[in-house]
Amino acid sequence: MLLRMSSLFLRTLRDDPADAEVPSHKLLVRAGYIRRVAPGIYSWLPLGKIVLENVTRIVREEMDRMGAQEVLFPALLPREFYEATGRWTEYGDTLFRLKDRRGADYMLGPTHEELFTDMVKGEYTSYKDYPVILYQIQTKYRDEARPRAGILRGREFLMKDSYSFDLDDDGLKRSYELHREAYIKTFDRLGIRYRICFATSGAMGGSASEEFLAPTPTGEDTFVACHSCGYAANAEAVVTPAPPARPVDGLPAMQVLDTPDTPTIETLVDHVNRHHGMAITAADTLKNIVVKVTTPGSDKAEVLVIGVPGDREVDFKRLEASLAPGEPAIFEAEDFARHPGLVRGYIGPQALRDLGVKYLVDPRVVTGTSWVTGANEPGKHAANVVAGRDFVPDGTIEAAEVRAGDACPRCGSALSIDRGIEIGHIFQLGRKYADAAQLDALGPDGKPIRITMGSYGIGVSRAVAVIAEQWHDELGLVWPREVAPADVHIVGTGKDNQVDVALDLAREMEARGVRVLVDDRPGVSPGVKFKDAELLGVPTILVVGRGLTQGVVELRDRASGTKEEIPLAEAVDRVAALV
RNA sequence: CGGGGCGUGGCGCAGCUUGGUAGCGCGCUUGCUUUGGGAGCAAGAAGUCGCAGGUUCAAAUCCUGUCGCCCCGACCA
Repeated sequence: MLLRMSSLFLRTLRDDPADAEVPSHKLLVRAGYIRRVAPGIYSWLPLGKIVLENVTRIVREEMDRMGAQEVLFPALLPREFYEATGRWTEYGDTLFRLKDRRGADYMLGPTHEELFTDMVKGEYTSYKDYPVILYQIQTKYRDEARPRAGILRGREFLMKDSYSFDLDDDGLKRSYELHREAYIKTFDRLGIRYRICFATSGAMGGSASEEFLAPTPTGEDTFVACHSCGYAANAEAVVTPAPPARPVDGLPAMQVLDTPDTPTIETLVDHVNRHHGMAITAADTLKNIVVKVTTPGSDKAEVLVIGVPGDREVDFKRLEASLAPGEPAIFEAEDFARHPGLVRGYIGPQALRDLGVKYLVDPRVVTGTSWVTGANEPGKHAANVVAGRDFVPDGTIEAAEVRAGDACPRCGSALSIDRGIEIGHIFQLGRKYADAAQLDALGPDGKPIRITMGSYGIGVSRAVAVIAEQWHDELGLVWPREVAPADVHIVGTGKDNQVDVALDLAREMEARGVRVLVDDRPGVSPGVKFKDAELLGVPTILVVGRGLTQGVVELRDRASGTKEEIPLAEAVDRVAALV
């Protein structure tokens, strides 16, 4: 491959685009890799297209190596497929919907479970056919409420999705492990730094689930990691270790305190310490928040009270993940008006059982723990309220916020907390879609076997942005070699025969299988060419300039910035040895 | 959907308060000079000032409406 900048369709920008916030977005636009055409929708220019193809190729190679087989479904899909699984309505506004000339409903596929399932059902009928893994690399469409960060979160994006079809749970586990290994190889080759995190399966249903999160300051996901045992989990999936239960015998009796004007934890702690001779902190109080939970397909809302230690906020994302598919909503003033037993700001669990309200607590609230909490009367709180004696929760729930320093559920060490971008997700889907499609294989005994599925995704276009996000410096992009648009960027600085020599070198290297980008633009000053080379981010830069009169050229490493003068005659060998 | 900001040549921005000739930088074209860190000089091309309506002798500027975009929070590769 030989690209000449004198004719390459490329214009670099000196200024950051006004609509870009994150480094990958700014740099990919400035370096002329992508251009915006609509919110969350981007075009790929020649260099960007090459990088995207490189990423695609690596993903494809690792999928093929694993034994998966590539197919391709249409992006334009009729409504029927998504009717059967209920997702035509469930997907809501995120689905791009359209009608054909006859008024029939169509959609742009946000994901393709139904199509894969249907295809397998149409072709395979015997247990001898299984297992099978199919994948595609397809443009997906989601009408995101808020696309952002350029290509990191678009409404149109390229995704690899694969599905495994197995006869039993052991087979599913094997297919899952195959994907896990393939993903590790893929992301390693892409040069992406990542953590494999336990995840919730979310709206898709299913059980075991892990996310590949690439740590970046601009990430949208929060995850915890334990540096002593290696545990890592999406914040939504973090399990809170429960302390051992304690005996309730001998604990002081519950005591109701007058606590006027103490609707918040802060005012409460201050008041009881000042007026009741206590020495408590927010962590000694039990905060009870009320939510109403609706289940999709039902219009009735269940009232639910959640108890968390008073020094912690409720993390709504974690709460939602815990209640899925139920959807929690804030309990508003008018809701309180309808439930006079629930006294806003002074709710205590002691009364909930009589009110018939379900009560779930943070796992830290175990039998024998003693709390200061509401007394279900305005201006009154109760102290020495003991779990297992004065109230008995209906269960536990992961809803409290996670903090750096919290105990690792596996080994007890302190957890760290970071942000990351989801670049891959693997999970054991189970039989949800197979049930919907009645996907069975005929077993050896002549009886049908319900197929169990796994679902696995990689954000291909997102991966390009993530690499840019992780591999750049103040000068520009710094591509890992395998995804870079070229192996070497030869700069002919422009005087005398320098450009001619640069072109000769370029042709020789091309003949040796090196992918070459050569700056042969006439009349462009050396400064401009150097800046562009640094912005574009090709891993190796070869400068053919003033040293030529002494028979030397300069070999630069973009990532480290190191420079070395080498004899012109050795240049081709040296560069060829790098690739 | 809630909150904040912005719409002016290809890109980044000023002008608006106090109505009157549409301006700056980058980029682009031509010529000369320059050639190891986003060159200099000179001459050019290029803008329905988001859209619609209103006020006015006169609107980028004031008023009303409307559309769009970006950023921060609830969804996901």
